[in-house]
Amino acid sequence: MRRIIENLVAGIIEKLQSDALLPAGELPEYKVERPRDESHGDFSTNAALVLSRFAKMKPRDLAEKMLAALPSEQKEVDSWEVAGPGFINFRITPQRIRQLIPDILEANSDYGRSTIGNGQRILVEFVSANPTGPMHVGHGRGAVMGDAIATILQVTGHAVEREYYINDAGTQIGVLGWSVMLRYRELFGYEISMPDGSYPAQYVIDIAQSLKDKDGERWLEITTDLSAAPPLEVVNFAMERIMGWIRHDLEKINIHFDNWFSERTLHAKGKIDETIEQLTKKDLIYEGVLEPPKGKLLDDWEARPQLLFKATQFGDSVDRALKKSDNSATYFAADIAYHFDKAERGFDLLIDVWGADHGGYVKRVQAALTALTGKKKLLDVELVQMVNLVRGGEPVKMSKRDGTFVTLAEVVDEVGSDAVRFLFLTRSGGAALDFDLELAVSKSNDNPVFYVQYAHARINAVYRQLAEKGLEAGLGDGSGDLSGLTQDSELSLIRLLGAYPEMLEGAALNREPHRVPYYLIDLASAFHTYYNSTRILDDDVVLMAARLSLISAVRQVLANGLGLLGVSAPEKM
RNA sequence: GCGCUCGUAGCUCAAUCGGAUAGAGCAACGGCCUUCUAAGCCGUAGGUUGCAGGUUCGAUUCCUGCCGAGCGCGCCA
Repeated sequence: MRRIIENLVAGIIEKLQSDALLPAGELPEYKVERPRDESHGDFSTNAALVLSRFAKMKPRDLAEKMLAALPSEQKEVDSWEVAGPGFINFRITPQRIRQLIPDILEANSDYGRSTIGNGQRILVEFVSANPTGPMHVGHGRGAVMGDAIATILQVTGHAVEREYYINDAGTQIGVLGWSVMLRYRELFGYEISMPDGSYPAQYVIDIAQSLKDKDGERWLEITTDLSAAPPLEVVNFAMERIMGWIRHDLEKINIHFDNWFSERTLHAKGKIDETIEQLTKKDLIYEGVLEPPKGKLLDDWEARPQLLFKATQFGDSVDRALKKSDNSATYFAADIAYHFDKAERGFDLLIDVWGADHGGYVKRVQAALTALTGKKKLLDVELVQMVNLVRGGEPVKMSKRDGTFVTLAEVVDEVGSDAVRFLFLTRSGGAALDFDLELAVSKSNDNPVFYVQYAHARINAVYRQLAEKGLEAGLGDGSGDLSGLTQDSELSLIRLLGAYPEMLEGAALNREPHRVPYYLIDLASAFHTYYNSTRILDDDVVLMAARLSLISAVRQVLANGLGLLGVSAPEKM
């Protein structure tokens, strides 16, 4: 719908250019947007404000000239005027606005889709929780966020793949293996002590128990020398168990990945050495000694020569280590190799969704990727702030160490997938989130999930009522005469429906899924207002059909928006 | 000390890549159910957008400096 006005304004500017009122060639960008205030029309442009300098005119004068260049015969635009400091406001004809209803009903579940992505190939990597324990709520937020970003990009015409990076190599995995081994011994009555940094929680005992059930005493003879690597078979057993939980938990909140990428395959294929070699060829690797970190006390710090990547050449604050003292690869080295692998798979853009605690890590990965590919903005990292779990205002303690943490699965069991998904998304990712378990199940206006779903259910209730009255079910398919929709509440409701595709474009462009739930809350609110003020099942059949068409379109957009968030749109509540 | 993310109504949060008079919900107060779902609607009240400068037609938004919060800061992931 915005296109109508965009084309109009573009036409005007072209005309002014040919009339030499504006200089030819490239001009600065102006905008056509929906004003916040409906009294400012359906669309507004700041073109005169932006271009006034080039026309050597005052903004308002230029705006007048622009309107003079507008053919007075307009089919879809009702009125236009100069307002404020030099905005031009346009109003779309009611007929054109009403036309949105059949448009939406015809497009059906495709309404809102666009092709602005031009098929751009994007890989969205998210969750990637370590297979050392069940997912907690923080992972859940990242999961829902990543999934929503992916979906929004899909419906705006991008070719998206979802990927989970499994950190199945490295020291943490070894620690997990030993944690299980110790608990396993304990099950046979041996005295054990869990060393610092191990995983003592109940789930480790559960895994140990299944290991015992499966293999009996088979692993008892294995040394408990913690400095050695734990048996690979035990490690794999534990890890597969945990990954099973993770997949199951993701399933519960309706998240599905296209790819599960194993870190081990990087090691196995020599990808890490290969990547270091690439960097060496570009003369970006050297042996050096780093300064001790400032402001953080490291009691075991000692100056030591390391294999370093020249990250400072690409905007990072210090050069970064690629090898540990035992000459094995750092996590960073593996991560570079992983991201390089993504790049080699031919994606136009890589999006990573990380927890905010990894924020300090962004620059170095981007630096390495730029070094390897020559592309500057290949990797976009979206940081998701932490989740504070709250129950009735009281914080719920979470710690992976003492085993009292609350898992995502527990929360989903308690409040349901819809509430988790919607509430995790109804906040910009940059802001920390207090997730209140009581509020999530409360049936109040404070809980937007129910509010939006209720609007959808209410519309269905009207249709059920229609059937009970024995009236034709086909009423409200948008085909009838809609000219009876003249109330302000009706026209602004339709306008809001018309804004849906634009909202989605904005959400995609800025990677801000939270715009979707906020929009849906607005739409639900506008509908509830309308519903309370106006009777749908009017005695006038033509008018009733028109109103049914309207709310049917509202229902469609609510369903589309909720669907995109992975939240159900119930017919009855 | 440095970096990142933030700071908006009493509380939880919005504000369209710089737009016009900064908006919702909750909490407070007052109204609306013999009619399609009251899990709803309407109204009242609530603000120096942390502070101070700067950029310009215009700043919650961009820049600089302070204040405050969270996260991070060799060989963990």
